[in-house]
Amino acid sequence: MSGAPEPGYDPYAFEPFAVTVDLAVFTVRGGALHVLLIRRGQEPFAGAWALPGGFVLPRESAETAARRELAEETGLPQQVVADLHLEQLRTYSEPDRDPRMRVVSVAFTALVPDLPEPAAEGGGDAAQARWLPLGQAPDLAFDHAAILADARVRIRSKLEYTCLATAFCPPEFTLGELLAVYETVWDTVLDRPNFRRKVLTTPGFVEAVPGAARLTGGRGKPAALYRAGPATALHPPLLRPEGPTR
Amino acid sequence: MSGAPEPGYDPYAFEPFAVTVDLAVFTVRGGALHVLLIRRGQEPFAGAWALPGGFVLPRESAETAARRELAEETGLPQQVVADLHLEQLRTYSEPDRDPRMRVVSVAFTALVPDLPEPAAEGGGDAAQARWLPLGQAPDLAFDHAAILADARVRIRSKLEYTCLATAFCPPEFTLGELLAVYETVWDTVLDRPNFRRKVLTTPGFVEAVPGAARLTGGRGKPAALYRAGPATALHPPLLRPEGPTR
DNA sequence: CTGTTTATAGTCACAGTGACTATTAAAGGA
DNA sequence: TCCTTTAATAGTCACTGTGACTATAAACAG
Repeated sequence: MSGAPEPGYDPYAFEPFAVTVDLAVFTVRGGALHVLLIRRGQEPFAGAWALPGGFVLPRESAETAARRELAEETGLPQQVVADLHLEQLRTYSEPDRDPRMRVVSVAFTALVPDLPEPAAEGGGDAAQARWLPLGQAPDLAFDHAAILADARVRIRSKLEYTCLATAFCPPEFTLGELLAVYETVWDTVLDRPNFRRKVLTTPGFVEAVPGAARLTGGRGKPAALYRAGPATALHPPLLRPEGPTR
Repeated sequence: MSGAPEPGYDPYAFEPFAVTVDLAVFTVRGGALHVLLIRRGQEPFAGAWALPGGFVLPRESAETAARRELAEETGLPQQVVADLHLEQLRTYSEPDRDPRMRVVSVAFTALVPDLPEPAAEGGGDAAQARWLPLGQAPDLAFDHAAILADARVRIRSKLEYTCLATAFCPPEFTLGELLAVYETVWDTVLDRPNFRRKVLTTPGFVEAVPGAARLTGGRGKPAALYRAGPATALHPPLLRPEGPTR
C-alpha cells in the first residue's frame, strides 16, 4: 500500500497484526513426494503436525524470517538452508485463521534433494521435524492443509516450464533420477527415451559431467552423470500428460 | 506460521506490523498498456503517484481490503470492482519499505477492459485516479515501481498459458481486438491468420456470438463477434515470440 | 551362458506452428 | 462507377517437437 492513511494514523490504534511465515519444503524420497513437518509443542493445536514457520521479527523481511525459522525449527544443515531457493507461494490473511489473534502469513515453497531425517538437535526449539509422505499426511494445524495443497499444485506446475526438478536431485545425478522426480511429482509414467531427448535437447537444462558414470542400484547399464545447467526456464515447456493420473 | 510462539506470547510486545494491500490494475487503451495510479495527498510522498491500496482492517482478508480500497480510491464502477478477477502477485516485506513504520504489503494484479477515465467522485478520499501508460509512468512512491515491474512480468507471462487476455476486452469483442491485446502487452507483432487459427482451435477460449458482426473503425470487412469462453488455461500455450521486442 | 534390468540410440507418423498467398467485404476517392 | 485501401477470413506448405515404438549396449544374478 501505503495508500493514503488518515492524517495522524496511529499504528497502535488497532489490535496489531502479527506477520508470520510458513514453509512447504518438499523432497522426493523412495518414489513418493515428502513434505517437512514439525510437531507442535504449544497450544493451539498442541501435538498436531504443522508446516515449519514462525513470527517475522521487527527488522526482518519475510524471506529472512523463513530461512531463520527453517534453521531453528528443523535440523536441516546450515549450508542447505543458506543455499535454498525459496519461492513465495502466496499470503494467507483470512481473519480467523489463527484462533489467538490476527495473523497474516506469507507462505514459501522450497525443494531439496533427499536428505537424512532432520535431527532435532541442541536448541530444544527444534521440537520434532520429520519428512512425511504427502499421501499419508496427517491433519495439519491452522490452514496448513490448504497451504500445502496450494504448494503442491504450484510445484507440479513449475516442473512443466522451469528447470526446478534438478533442485530435487543431488549435485550430480543421472537422467533416470531426474525422470523419477518427474514421475513422482506428477504421479505419472513417462517414456524414458522421449524424456531423455527432451532434457538433452533443451539448452542449459543439464550439462554432462565428463567421463563420469554411476551404477544405479547395482542393476543395469551404468548411467552418465549430469549437473544442473544454467537455464532456469524450459522453452518450450515439458508438458505433463493429461488425462487420468498414472 | 504459526509455528510455536513462546508461551505467553504478547501480541503487543513488539512494535506492531501494519498490513496493507497494493493493486496493479491494467488496461489496454489506444495501443498502449496503462496502469491505474492515484496521486497521493499526504506525506510521505505527498504529490507523488502510487498504486491504489491501503490498510487491511482488523476483520478483513487482504482480498476484501483490496476490493474495498479500489472502490474507495478510484472511481471505478461498483460492478466492475465486484466482478474483478484479483490475483495475488506477491507480498513485499522489506523492513524499510515504508518510512513511517513497519508495513507489509500484499500486492494484487487485475485486468480490466478500456474504461472511461475514473471520475473521482463524492467521497473525497478518491484523490485523483488516472490511467497512465506504462511507457511514460512517473516515479512511484514507496517500492511501487518494483511492484509494478513484477506485475508487468506476471501478466506478460500469464497471457501465454491462460485465457486472461479476454479480461482486457469488453463482453463482446472481435478477434482483431483480442489480437491487439496480445500485441500491446507483448509489444510485438503477431501473424493475423495464425493467431486466429490458434484462438479458434483452442476449445473454450472464445465462443462466437451467432450472427453478430461489427465494423471495426469503419474500414475493412466487418468482423465476427466473440465472447470469452469457459476455459481458463491454454493447452498447449500460446508462446510469445522470442528475440528482440517488436 | 542366459535372462533380467536399466541406459542409450534411433525410427516413424502426426500435431501444432511459422511463413506465406489468396479471397472477401467493407469504405473512400477519382 | 470503378479502383484503391483496409481489415477479416480461408487455405497451403514445410518444419519442429513430440508420442509411440523398436533396437542395441552394458551391467548383474543365477
